[in-house]
Amino acid sequence: MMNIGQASEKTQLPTKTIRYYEEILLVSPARAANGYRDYSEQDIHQLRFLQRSRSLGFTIEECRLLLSLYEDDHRASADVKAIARDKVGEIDRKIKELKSLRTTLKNLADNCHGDDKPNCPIIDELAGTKA
Amino acid sequence: MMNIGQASEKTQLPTKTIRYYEEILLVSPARAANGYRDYSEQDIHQLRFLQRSRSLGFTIEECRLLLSLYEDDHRASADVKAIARDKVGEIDRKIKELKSLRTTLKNLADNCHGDDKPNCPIIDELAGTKA
DNA sequence: CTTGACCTTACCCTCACTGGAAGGTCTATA
DNA sequence: TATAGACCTTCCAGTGAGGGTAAGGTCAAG
Repeated sequence: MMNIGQASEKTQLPTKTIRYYEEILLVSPARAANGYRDYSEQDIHQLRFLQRSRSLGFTIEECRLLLSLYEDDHRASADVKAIARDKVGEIDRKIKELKSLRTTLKNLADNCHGDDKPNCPIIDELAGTKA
Repeated sequence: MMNIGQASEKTQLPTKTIRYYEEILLVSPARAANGYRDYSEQDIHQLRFLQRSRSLGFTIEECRLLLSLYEDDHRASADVKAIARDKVGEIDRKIKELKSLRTTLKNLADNCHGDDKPNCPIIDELAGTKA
């Protein structure tokens, strides 16, 4: 059993974030006699689980679902796989979007003289005068 | 001169967004006698400029800067180019992050049976039992 | 004269936190 | 015992970029 500072060190999550996870009912620690939060090893596992899933790009609600599957010894791995597969698709879409964005911007920047004169194809494009 | 509905159609921006841009002092239209917003062609140009820059991934503050350069006939194209170049670098970083994320998730999903049994390497990874 | 489309402001909601203020508690040292 | 400083608590407000909804004013058509 440890208080929030140690929990923060162990999980690499800011204390603010840990309190927030309690507020939204993700991880609810015990309280010591003085009112301090008191985290068990189980709580720490859950916080680490959250830290990892969040850094993999799962939303809080997805994390909540994954956490409930994590807690459920009878879960079907198919359920978890489906969530992961969806997420891969989502990431693919984002990468595609960003790549197209990059191409457009790069073209604009490459075609811009970049001198002290006002003539600028980037601005022209944004203004729509060349589109 | 037109009211906000027509401006919305012409610029493909929701009216909410157009009002928001006025609130943050990006585009300030005239007002008709009845209190309705009244957009000039100049306003429409600016809104379109914003629509394009936002969809290219510029933040509102970057848009504000670009817009001021757009309005400034004596701007140096180097200023605009620098902003665009920074943005390309930023997009590159995001793509890289997403790709690494995708690799991790894909590996996890591929190694998961996806059946009705509880055994699941995705959950194991998130739990840190294999890390 | 009424209906419905359009417009106005004003307020709270989102997501996932982050920052700060005001105050209580704990531990070490003088 | 006093006190300094590190830690903890709750509460309030803000971020970015809008979205939702309500209550009400205005306008054009039938």
